[in-house]
Amino acid sequence: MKTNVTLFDIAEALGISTGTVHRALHNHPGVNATTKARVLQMAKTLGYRPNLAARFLSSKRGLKISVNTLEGTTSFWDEVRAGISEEAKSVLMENVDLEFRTYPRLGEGEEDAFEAALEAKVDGIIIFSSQPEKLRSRIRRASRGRIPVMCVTTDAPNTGRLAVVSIDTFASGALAADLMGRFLQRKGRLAVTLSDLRITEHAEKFSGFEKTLQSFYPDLCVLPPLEDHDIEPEAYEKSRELLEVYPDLAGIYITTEASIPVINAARDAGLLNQLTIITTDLFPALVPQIRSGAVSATIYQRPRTQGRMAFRVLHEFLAEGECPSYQVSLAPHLVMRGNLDFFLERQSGETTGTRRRNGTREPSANVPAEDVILSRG
Amino acid sequence: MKTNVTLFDIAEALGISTGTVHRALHNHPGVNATTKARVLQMAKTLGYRPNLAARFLSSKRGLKISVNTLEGTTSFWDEVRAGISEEAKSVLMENVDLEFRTYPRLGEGEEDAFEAALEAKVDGIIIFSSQPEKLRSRIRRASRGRIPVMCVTTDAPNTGRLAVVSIDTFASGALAADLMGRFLQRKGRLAVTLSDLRITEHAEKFSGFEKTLQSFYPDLCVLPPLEDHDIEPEAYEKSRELLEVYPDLAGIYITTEASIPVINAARDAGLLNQLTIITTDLFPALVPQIRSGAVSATIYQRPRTQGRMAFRVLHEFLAEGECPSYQVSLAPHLVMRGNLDFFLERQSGETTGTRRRNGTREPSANVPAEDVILSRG
DNA sequence: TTGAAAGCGATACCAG
DNA sequence: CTGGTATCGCTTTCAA
Repeated sequence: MKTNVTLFDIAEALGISTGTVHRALHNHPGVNATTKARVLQMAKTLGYRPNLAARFLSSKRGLKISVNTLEGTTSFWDEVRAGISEEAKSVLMENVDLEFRTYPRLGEGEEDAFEAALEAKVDGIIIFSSQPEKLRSRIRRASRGRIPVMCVTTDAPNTGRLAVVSIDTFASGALAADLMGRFLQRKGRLAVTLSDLRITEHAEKFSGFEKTLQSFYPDLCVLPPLEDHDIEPEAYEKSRELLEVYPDLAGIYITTEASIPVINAARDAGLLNQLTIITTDLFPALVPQIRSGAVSATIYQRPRTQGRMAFRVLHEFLAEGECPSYQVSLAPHLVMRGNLDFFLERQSGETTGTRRRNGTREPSANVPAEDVILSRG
Repeated sequence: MKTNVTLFDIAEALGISTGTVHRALHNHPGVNATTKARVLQMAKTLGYRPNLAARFLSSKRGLKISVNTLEGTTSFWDEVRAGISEEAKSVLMENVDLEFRTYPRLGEGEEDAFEAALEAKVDGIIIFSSQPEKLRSRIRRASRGRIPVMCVTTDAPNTGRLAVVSIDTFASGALAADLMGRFLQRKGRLAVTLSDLRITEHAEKFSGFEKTLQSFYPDLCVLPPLEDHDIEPEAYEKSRELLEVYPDLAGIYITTEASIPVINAARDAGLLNQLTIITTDLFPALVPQIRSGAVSATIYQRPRTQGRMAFRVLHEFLAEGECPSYQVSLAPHLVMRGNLDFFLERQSGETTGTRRRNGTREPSANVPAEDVILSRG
């Protein structure tokens, strides 16, 4: 156990050459089945762990990873991609090539992008899918073909995907409910908007919200969720109708990024001041709403960290052949007026991001930063 | 630019050998000053970046890092150390030896531990120091001797330390104030307890709290902070006295882990129910206080992530010779009744932590987990 | 003070 | 199917 087991040790113990051992361990063609079995057995008994330094030194080719995400309507997906890039750069001594394939709109071009990635013979895929069922067979195919697929933000259940990184949706809903309960301190009705109940993540946020209210704030009750299908006019219209039916509504929890149309509907109905609004995520248009107090708090889903974790888990699998986990849940951050500035990038002159060396990010106002703020100190 | 510049390229360009180039680049003794200058110059013009894979392959010796922290009175420091260990393990292909030196009590043995680390000829030190001024000269000495010192949780200003990882204290105080303001919605007086105003981090929390109240909740005012000097009986006594003088106190923000004595004082004074209490961090004894509602919310300082970031930054410096940042500030997490379970480790049977492979952590109830919850999915 | 050369452990190719 | 071997870039002796 003192010195690390090498390919040569296995070869020597079996009286064969390292070449054969190598081929056996990597399922390369042209190895006698029995030899292969013996190699695998010996590798296990000796506790062989490949020396990654040697591996990366001798094999010059780097990993090619496709990142299939939504084109940035808000900054969310830009942040996810930035997180992936950061982490890719931080992998010292490896050449990681990221290929970004983006879809212009939800549900448009997801299949094409996936096919393109497969054709490009990437080593792994990080993917956001709004309609996982449409990709199910493709993800299956990729996984069977030893191309790991990492889901980010939304899961693709029953597809054989390697893992998923997302915000803990139940905790998000619970936190929103807890805040509502403490903020309101009275009887009242609450509304929740979401994209579609069939999306697991959204259903879970609603469920976390509802259950927490029931447990701790029985004076508050939730209306059935309002589905906006990620269409802003639909969000506006449905909110307006809702506020007509319930002009005494106490608060709204918006679980998606479509908060602006809801806020507008409330303002147009003259009810903005009496409503306690909790939103999701952070983007330029939301900033003034938080500053003005129209939005009491927003639950930030840490897109940058989601991207970073997605890359890390995928990379660890690719490097070690093991997956540290099938499901990574992150705690959301709570942003209010007081700590809002922490989450916004500093004025120009300072630098933000994990790596400073390449100065990739342009500092600009009202763009959310996350978690790690760096400064020359 | 297409192929990476190697030691050999520099040697060839200068008509010397790789051995000399290597010695020149590493400040090894026995190199002509002019040769060295020429090598350094050429390295810069060619844009030489060492191939880390080759480096780790040929040099067998691993990094030795001393982790000097407080022995776990609560779980905080255990979590910090766990974070460091996790990240150390995740550095593939390098042998990192962590040497843990712990002090039994605040301010006891910090100097000795530091000296011991220096004598052990470590490559870097991660340190928590409660009285940085006492270590100032030693940290200076280490830094001059090319041994980087990373501060975690509290900074050591003007010491030449490499960097510091901590929670953004101003944002913590601001968040606490924002919550107080929204929870209370009335006129009132608030108290803040901290360890010592001379500790920058504590002063900043108070300042963030005070400024946020002034800006957004002018009906609330803060009393001068109560210093407990990290002594629990002192915290209890001073709280008791405070509550005698201000029986109409509206809320208390406890910026340290010493929340239990304050809660006890409030209970003993019969004022627990009328007080809105916001605490800091999460540890077993605090859990029932949150569940019962005695504590409205706690601001979790993510010790595990602090440890992870501390190791990452230090390691990056050691590996690349560059420091990505001098100051890493993390956003705290907000824990309330609803999302409390997310932050507590799952029941036995499930696994928590970043690496599953080695199963280092024993699952147990009421021990805070953080950020990443993994499950077989 | 400098040069030459032997590894480190895995990969990949060419012979057999 | 299998063995042998050059190679990756750097570190580290040993000579000169």
